[in-house]
Amino acid sequence: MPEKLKIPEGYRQTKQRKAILDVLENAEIPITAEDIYLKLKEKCIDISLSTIYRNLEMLCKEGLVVKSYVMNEDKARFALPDKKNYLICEKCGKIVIIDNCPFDKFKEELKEVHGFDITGHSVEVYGICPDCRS
Amino acid sequence: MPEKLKIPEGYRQTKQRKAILDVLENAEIPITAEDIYLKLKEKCIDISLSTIYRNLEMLCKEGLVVKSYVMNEDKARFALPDKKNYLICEKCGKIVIIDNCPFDKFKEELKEVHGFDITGHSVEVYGICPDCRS
DNA sequence: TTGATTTTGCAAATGATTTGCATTTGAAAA
DNA sequence: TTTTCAAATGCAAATCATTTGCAAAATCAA
Ligand SMILES: [Mn+2]
Ligand SMILES: [Mn+2]
Ligand SMILES: [Zn+2]
Ligand SMILES: [Zn+2]
Repeated sequence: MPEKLKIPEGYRQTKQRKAILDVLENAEIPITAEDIYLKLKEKCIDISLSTIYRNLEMLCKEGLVVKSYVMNEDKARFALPDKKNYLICEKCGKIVIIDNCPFDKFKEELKEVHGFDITGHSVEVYGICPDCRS
Repeated sequence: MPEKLKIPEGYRQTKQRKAILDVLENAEIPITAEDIYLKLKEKCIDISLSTIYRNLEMLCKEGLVVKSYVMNEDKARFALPDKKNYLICEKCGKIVIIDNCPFDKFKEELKEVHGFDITGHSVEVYGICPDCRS
C-alpha cells in the first residue's frame, strides 16, 4: 500500500489539492490533467482545469509528481515518481509500469562518464504488447 | 562520420526535405522545429514552419527521426535515433547525448517480464552538470 | 514536355496550457 | 471565535506550439 502523500510545507490544505493528490495516488499509470478533471467529476467534486494545472505545476516543482509525454499524444501526463518508467504499446496505447527500473544501476556509470550529479530519470519504452501481437 | 540519410522510398526529393534532414544530421542534440527554421534561415533557405512540421511527422513515421520532450519546455524536439538518449542539466538546460545507452541490455529482460516486443526506447536523465555544480 | 501527384506556403483553425482578475478560502494571530 | 490577509480558486480570455485547408508550385515518370 502506497504511503499517503502529504501536501508540501508552506502550501494550504485545500479540498481541490487533496482531491488531485488522491486521484494521482490511485492512478495505475500516468494520467492527463483532463483525466483528473473527469475522475473528480465522477466523484462529484467540481474543480476547474486551471486549478488542476496550477496544482500539477506546483507538485512537479516540489518533486511529488513527474510529468511526461507519450508518443503521438498531445497532452502531458502526470504520475507519482514510482510510475514514471513505463512500456507503451504502439498498437493499442496500453501503458505498463516498469517496476525496479534497471536504469537505476547506471546512475554511477553516468556520473563517472559525464560528470553529472544524477537527480532523476525517465524511461519510455515502446513495443508491441502480447494482446496486439496477433 | 554519420552516414548520409536517404529520403525514404516513395517520397519526393524536395530541397526543403533535404535541407531539414541536413540540419538534423548536423545537430549535436535534439532540436525543435523552430531551431530548424532558424538554422535554415541563416543559410538563406526560406521554408515555412508547416513544411517543417509536416516533414518531421513523416520522418518520425518512417523511423528516421525521433521526437521527444524535455522537462519544462513546451516544444517538441527532434533528432536522429542515435541522439535520442540524453542527459539534461536542471540548472542550465545543457543536453549531453548518452552514447551506447546501457538500457539496450535490458530489452530482453523487459520482453520476458512484460511480454512486449520492444521496438524502441527513449531515456531522459536529469542532473546537475559539472559547470553548474559551483 | 506533359500531366498526374505530391509538396509547399500562407493564413486560419485548433487545442492544450497559461494567465488576469475578482472572489473565496485556509490558517495564523488576536 | 472572530479577524485578517495572503494564498488559492473559478471563469473567461489569452497564448502559442502545432495542425489544417486550399491554391499555387514543384517533382518525376511517362
Ligand atoms: Mn494540439
Ligand atoms: Mn505553451
Ligand atoms: Zn497493445
Ligand atoms: Zn548545467
